[in-house]
Amino acid sequence: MVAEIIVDNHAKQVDKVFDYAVPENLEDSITVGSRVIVPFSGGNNRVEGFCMRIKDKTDAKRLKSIIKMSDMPRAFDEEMLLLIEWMRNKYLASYLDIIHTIVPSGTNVRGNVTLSLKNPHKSTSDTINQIQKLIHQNGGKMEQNALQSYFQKSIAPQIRTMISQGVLEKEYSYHSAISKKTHRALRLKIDRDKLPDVILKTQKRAGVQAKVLEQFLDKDEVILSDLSKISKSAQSAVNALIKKGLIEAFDKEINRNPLSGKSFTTSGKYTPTNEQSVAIREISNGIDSAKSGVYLLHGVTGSGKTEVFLQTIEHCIENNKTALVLVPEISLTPQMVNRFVSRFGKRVAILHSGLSLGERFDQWQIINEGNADIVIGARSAVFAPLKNIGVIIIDEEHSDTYKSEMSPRYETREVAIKRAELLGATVVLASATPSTESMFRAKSGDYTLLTMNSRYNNNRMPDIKIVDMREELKTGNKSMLSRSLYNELSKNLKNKEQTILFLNRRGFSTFVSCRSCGYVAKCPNCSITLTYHKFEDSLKCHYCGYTHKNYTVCPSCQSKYIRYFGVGTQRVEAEVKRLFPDASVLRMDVDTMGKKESHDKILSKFVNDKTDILIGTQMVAKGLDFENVTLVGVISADTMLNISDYRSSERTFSMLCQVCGRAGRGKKPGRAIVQTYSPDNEAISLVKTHDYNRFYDGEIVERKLMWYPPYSQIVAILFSGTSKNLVANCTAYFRKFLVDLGQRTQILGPVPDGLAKINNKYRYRIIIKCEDYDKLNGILLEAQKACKTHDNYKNVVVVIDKNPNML
DNA sequence: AGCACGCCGACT
DNA sequence: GTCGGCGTGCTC
Repeated sequence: MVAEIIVDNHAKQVDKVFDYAVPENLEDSITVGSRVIVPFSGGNNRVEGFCMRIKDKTDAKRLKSIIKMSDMPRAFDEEMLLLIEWMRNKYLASYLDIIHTIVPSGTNVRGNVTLSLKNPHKSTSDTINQIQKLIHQNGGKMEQNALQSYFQKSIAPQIRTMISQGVLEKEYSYHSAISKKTHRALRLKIDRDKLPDVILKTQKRAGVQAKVLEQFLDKDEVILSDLSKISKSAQSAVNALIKKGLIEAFDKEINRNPLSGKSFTTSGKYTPTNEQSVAIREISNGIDSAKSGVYLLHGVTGSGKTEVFLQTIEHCIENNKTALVLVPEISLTPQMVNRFVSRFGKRVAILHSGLSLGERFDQWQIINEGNADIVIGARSAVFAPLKNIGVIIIDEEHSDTYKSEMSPRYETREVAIKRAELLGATVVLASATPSTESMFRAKSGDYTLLTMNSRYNNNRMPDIKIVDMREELKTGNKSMLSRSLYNELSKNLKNKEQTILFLNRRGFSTFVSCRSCGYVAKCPNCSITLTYHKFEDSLKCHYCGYTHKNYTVCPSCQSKYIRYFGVGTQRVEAEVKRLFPDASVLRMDVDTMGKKESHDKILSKFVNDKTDILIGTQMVAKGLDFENVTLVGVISADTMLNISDYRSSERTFSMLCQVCGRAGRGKKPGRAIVQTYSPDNEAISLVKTHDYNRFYDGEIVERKLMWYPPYSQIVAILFSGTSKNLVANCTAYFRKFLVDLGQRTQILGPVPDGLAKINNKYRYRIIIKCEDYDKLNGILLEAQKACKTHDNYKNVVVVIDKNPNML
């Protein structure tokens, strides 16, 4: 019996299966996805490997044998293997990168080498003598890693000769960063019936011991660390009781559950509205058909999408199927989890980056062992080892957090749809502002469109006012707060109602715009906003490289109020404090967010302290309901609109809809004020009426005109390295391979990347617009390999990114 | 990535 | 002669 193994070695040349003989004692236990320890390469180092397939014969000239099974649970099953193969092709990633994203991190088993001194002897080599001395000082045994740390150079050759001479002997041990967690626990060794008598007897002489025993009156097992609450001397009392043979200690395996210690209210289901009923019925039918299919659930904010999720999931569970719910990381809040747990109890598992390695592993295990029916998680939870999936729900499907920025650079929507296809499951993409691509597919019949236009309880949408900042300037207001916003803010402060000021600093690329007429410098070829480059004082198109000298006078209206944009939260904070010295202000942005918890902390501070004004970026936008917030102000709607990306309109529209939706979630009606220099842009003007459909109609025309997705597909080739010339030359070298692509293509670049130098690395890129990027795989891989093996470009990192997030 | 193998100069 | 430098190519 032979197993095909992917070894845990990141070198690109070994990203392929290696055949290993399966020893007889493992023949029954080894399967697809098994984690094993194998000897690898010349030194026969112990590495972990993943079993991809089992077969009878091999063509390999040499065949080593698997040493043992790893202690870690099976990494994936047959279905997941198909997904792995598919992703490798789709995203041109290595097997290992893919496996590492589907397996919980920290479970990697590493082999440790312990050296023991057997026959010490004097050597001519100083190094060898020193090695012997060090091991001797350490008691005759030492880990090779620890030993190595005493030396500058690798001592591996010396170790090898010493082993071959019999001076040293090596021994392997295996460990991983996390493992099953155990607690020291106690249990009774005598009959329960006799316990009261024993307690009475001990009470006289040893009060603490009696108290410890009392714990067992209503419990079979007691966690040792819990006893410290009873008395400081609990430990010695326990020792005494063990000595007496009354109790015994053992290691109890526990699951680290992020939900433990939290209480949840239970809640029943609501009576759905007509629109909700239709959606629930349609999706449920899809689930029952067991044929894979995709539904696009377009529901305005407040239309009750979550209730649709809950009831379709309920339908799944009733039919013995499971459900996977994906949400953007940032909206995976306790409130959101609470909603699911209160409906479904503890058969809900949660996966997100806020969990510790151990917690995440335990959640993964719970799912893997079939003890969870519902998984809620962020992006990578799409790989949760859930069995018998009925439905995969992707909430806020338009969110850009669903694209992975690391290898494998996957798009969660695509993976979910592929996985559903393999399983015969249903996919639900849900959003108030669906991505243009998804809506296009829904309209062309690939997806089934479900629409929910009315809000639950007929809550009113907030009143939205678009303020033209050009007018403000004309009438002499040079402040970043318009008169309207100033007045409304004053009103809110007087009424003791809360306000959120929203500012988008996401565009770290700055753009040039005219404060008089709103003119924004755009590329004549790509109709993409030009990016301001400070050192050259020039404007560049990040798609095609078009360059123009920076303007000192507006080419449209000759005003000299033309300048590059970029207002920070600090400046807004300073301005607000100047105008409203008595108001309490909280700021939330990347700078004020050091630790993971501070997001929650700032928000709860905002709620509890009834802070007057919260100023923030991106993070304040999502998922939170604040009762007392009645005013939302968007300082500059243009910042996101003018990021050099073909999706900037879509993102602006969706962001504004979401932000404005934050106002008036409680009983009081809400208002939103959106400040802009381009009030006529549909991504901004249509927010007033929440008119997604009109926005889509305009956007899709633009996409067709400029040949952007969904009409074309985009793949970016990213180059980075420490030498500017080498990176630039490598880019040009790669570019030469891009001929005869066999389809309509448009190649943009090479151009230097946004901030050309990040982390001391120079970055360039080529963008290819084409009909089908999967058909370019061969050429792209060939060109990438040519760069990798070229003497000059070995050190240039070349990354292929299909459907890149940031252009 | 390691490690062996191999081909060169320095030094007992 | 042979020890050890690192350039090249393979790892079941």
